[in-house]
Amino acid sequence: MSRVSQAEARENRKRVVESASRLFREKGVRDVSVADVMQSVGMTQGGFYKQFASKAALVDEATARAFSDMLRYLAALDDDQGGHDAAWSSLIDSYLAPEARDNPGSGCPAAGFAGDFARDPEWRDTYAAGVRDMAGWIAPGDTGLAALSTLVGALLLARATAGSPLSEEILRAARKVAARLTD
Amino acid sequence: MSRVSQAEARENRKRVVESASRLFREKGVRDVSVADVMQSVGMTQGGFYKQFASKAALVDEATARAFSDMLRYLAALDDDQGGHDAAWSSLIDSYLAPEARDNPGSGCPAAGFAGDFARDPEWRDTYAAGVRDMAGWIAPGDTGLAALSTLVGALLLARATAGSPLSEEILRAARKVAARLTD
DNA sequence: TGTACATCAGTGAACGCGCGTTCACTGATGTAC
DNA sequence: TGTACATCAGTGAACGCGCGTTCACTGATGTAC
Repeated sequence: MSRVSQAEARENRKRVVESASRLFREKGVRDVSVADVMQSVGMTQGGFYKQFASKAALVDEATARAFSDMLRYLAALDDDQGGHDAAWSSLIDSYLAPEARDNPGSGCPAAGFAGDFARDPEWRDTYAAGVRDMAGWIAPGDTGLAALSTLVGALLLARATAGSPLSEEILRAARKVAARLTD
Repeated sequence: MSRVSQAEARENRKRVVESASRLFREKGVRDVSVADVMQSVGMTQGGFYKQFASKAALVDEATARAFSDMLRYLAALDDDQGGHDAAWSSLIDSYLAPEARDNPGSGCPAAGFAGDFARDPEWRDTYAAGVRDMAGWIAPGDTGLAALSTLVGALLLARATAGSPLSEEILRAARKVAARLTD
């Protein structure tokens, strides 16, 4: 296969971003190569640079995409749970569940990218916009920011201690406290 | 220089661990090479394997060392501040200060290694033991674990959004909330 | 509508580079006598 | 205490490997007429 239609190429590009957004959260930006991403959508690495200027550009798009998916999910939660209080309560339970800890690829981008971005200024604008949106969904102002900090911190600590009983203790402790934070 | 005395070698080994504990927190385990660590103590990479089985073994020792330094610092805080409540209050302020955000190398190992360890089970036992100790210092049981989650989450979010006004907002919000958590 | 040709999405091999680790070597240290 | 020799901490070059990126090439797509 060589040239494909413009529509197909656009579709391929989208699949690359979607797959990258999952892979980067799952294994980390540094541990996913351009070849890995392209292979995950059934293509070879060479074509990557026909669609993206660099791996860094893909990271930026994948980050934006992950936050946009997350915010769409949060909006749906408001609808499904019949009100924001119930939606927030439901988020706490699913966000701090062992399943969320064990599946970073489909999980929160604020947590999934925090480790990679804490030392690299390259994608901070995109990341900061997403964090602000997520915190704003939880609650306005300081309350939302502090509550998001607790969720992200607990999830990352639980991931980094997974396998130890401490991991479940952290999730349980944060679930108990998080509900109080927005009172 | 070739062979040095046993005492000197022991001293060199200790300096390697100390420097690694700082460098790994500052730049990340993946972005600090064995050669970087050895160069930071004025030696060449070849000698590394006379003292350590692998880079992974050094990461483990550096992690343990960072937590041990942190716990000694916390114990000193109890003494200096004349009581645990004052020490905890003082920790909140220094932990969530912009200076702490900007100097991960000398900062909290629970935050500094979280990103690197969240996806790698290799050092989880050492990490989990340190996290349990830190949380225990803050307060027993769920309270300490949840409070530590808030501190770590806020610090990582602030680092990953540094340069944006959001970063300072996160630190301020978490400072306000953290004090309430141990009531 | 049909034809001739330019375009360009994707291929697969190659590039330069930095990594963790290995290894032959050096020569001061440590030790047996 | 002095001597002869074995040890081994540290050196510096080399190894195999995977990375991000480049590039000549392919051939179906898109377009000018």
